[in-house]
Amino acid sequence: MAVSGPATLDSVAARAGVSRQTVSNVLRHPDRVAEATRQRVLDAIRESGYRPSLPARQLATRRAHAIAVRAERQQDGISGLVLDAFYHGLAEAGQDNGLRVLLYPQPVDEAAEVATIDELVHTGAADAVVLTATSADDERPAHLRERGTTFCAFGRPWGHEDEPHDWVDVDGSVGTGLAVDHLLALGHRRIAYLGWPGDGDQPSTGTDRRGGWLRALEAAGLGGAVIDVRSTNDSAAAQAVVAGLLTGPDAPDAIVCASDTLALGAHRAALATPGDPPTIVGFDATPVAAALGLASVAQPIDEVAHLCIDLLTSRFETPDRPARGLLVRPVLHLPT
Amino acid sequence: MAVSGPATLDSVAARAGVSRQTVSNVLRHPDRVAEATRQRVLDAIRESGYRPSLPARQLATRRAHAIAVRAERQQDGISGLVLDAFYHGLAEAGQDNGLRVLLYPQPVDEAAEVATIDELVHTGAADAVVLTATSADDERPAHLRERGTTFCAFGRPWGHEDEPHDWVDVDGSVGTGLAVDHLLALGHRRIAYLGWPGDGDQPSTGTDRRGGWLRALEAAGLGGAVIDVRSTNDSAAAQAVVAGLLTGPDAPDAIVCASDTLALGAHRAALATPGDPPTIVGFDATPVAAALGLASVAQPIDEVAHLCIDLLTSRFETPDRPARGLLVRPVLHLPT
DNA sequence: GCTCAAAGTTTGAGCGCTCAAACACTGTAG
DNA sequence: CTACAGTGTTTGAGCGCTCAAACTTTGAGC
Repeated sequence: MAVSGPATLDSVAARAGVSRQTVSNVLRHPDRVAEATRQRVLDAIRESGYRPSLPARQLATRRAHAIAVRAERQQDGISGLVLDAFYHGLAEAGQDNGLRVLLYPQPVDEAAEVATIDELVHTGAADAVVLTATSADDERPAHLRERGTTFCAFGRPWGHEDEPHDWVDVDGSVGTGLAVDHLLALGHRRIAYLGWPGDGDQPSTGTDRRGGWLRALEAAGLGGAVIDVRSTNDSAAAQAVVAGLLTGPDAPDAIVCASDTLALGAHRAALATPGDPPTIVGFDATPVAAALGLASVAQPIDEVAHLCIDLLTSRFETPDRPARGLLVRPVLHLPT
Repeated sequence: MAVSGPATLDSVAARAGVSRQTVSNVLRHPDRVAEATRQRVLDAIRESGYRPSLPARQLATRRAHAIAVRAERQQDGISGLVLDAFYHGLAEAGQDNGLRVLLYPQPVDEAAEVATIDELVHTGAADAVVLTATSADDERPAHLRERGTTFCAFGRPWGHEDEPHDWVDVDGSVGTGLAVDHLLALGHRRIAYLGWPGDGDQPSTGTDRRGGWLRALEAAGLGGAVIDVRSTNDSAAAQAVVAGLLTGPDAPDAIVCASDTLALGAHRAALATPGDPPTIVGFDATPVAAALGLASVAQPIDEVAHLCIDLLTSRFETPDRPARGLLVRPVLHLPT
């Protein structure tokens, strides 16, 4: 018809013989429109191929209908896969809730990151942010709270329970508990923990995972002399540690690892050591664990992502509701 | 001062004693503004903490200043890490060029994906899209071209050179060539290729990688009886294939693999087979290859991402320039 | 028959920015 | 002294949408 470019609310309205606002209502508040009108407008929309303009809506509502999440500079190891799955989960859940997902490059430090987030929020590019990889000494949550920026963390506010915010996390202790139970069922009794340096010292992901292992052993009456070793999250380092362990007096018959990276190292050490190799359980259920035939604790990343979106949308609706934290149960992936 | 919410172009203008447009010019066309005025406006901007409103700009310019990229549903294996790096590279290069990166969840099929992209572009959420994982029978490029959607592919238009579009890719044949040269230097002569089913049949990533291996062997005068095996991109399958190969009459002393996933399988088969294990070279330089002590061809993902952004920004400036394809050299990562 | 609420619809204003055109002011040339 | 180009700045209009308020219509209730 008219050569007036893409359809707008007005052009659709003209075609349907109604006003601009009625078309808008058909889209956003169908209940306010009479059924007959609604159908007529719907037809006009279809015929004209109308797409609402996001920027115009954003400008009028002052909402970006988008959330931001950090694109990690680089992966620490094998577990990076988890992040891809998280991105996909966010994008999917976001789409279902009319939220787009924006990626911002990891800034040099936390202060710069807070500034980046500030920028995104204040230019109207995003309404909120999903924080990943939170830790005990993380300054981001406090800063964001201060500025009134809406956010949801993937990870608990370790040691900062007095400054509550929305978060979702996987219950790592349940995961290592499942691992121990599995190993007990296989008949193992000397079940070691291979974790990260510092696990157990202060609240953290590692401490949590170690705790699950310990409690499961105690529940089985095996809490006496536990075997508890550490390595940085590097499979070569882990291999060295486990090699030492296996040739020492404390050789375990099974090892629960805090990550698949560690598990890979442990697995290689086991292969290189004569004698009955210990059974190894990893954490994150990456393809590597599957390829090596290792059991591994799987984090339901997709669920976490969906819950983050749920918390954010609920926060948009009720900005003043109390902060909420959600703990998700992992499952143990067995080798096939 | 005034309780009139966040600063706008008008509020800054009032503070600086100039007009709205002058403030805008200071930001977008500094050359049009006298130096003294510029300074005064800059001060006013600083004092008021002014941030330009993105939606308003988008509405006025009809440009989203954003590009979209697909969040993969799930990883095919170990090489997923590459995608994370790509996301980061895009986000970083995008930021440098005033482009935000939007993630859309992988739709069920290519048709749905084209529709999703259409939606993003026509609602003004994104100006262009970066296509990943392109293949010979990929219908997305043709559809996007038809609709006049701006895009850049990570991956060559395998077999569709007659329908040119902007792309960036890693020269896989150079990568496998480097791998062969490395193995030759180590004294190996029976250098096998472990690739994907179909490699060599029609133009594809796998065919390209296989070609590099073959040409390097031929260049060394070893092109006579080559050892060329295939497996789906699954390390268990690869392990079986290589196990058979190593116990057969054609046992190689080195294997060039089309992916680290295959390399992992090959590595496990080598460990399980008595005798001198073959040297294995992977592709993608994931942490797994490093952990296993395997050499692996590294794709300069960050560079690819930056080049994609370059092509897109140049396309925005010159919509009608001829399509351009850029091939990037990979490097061989040696075990430490 | 008149009032009044409920349901449905339209109107006016404005979100914050950019574009194009109009305007003021300098200084130089004829 | 006037014309005129060049520089710097302002004005008007509009991008496409949503909000709130105003308006119209309908039908029930007395």
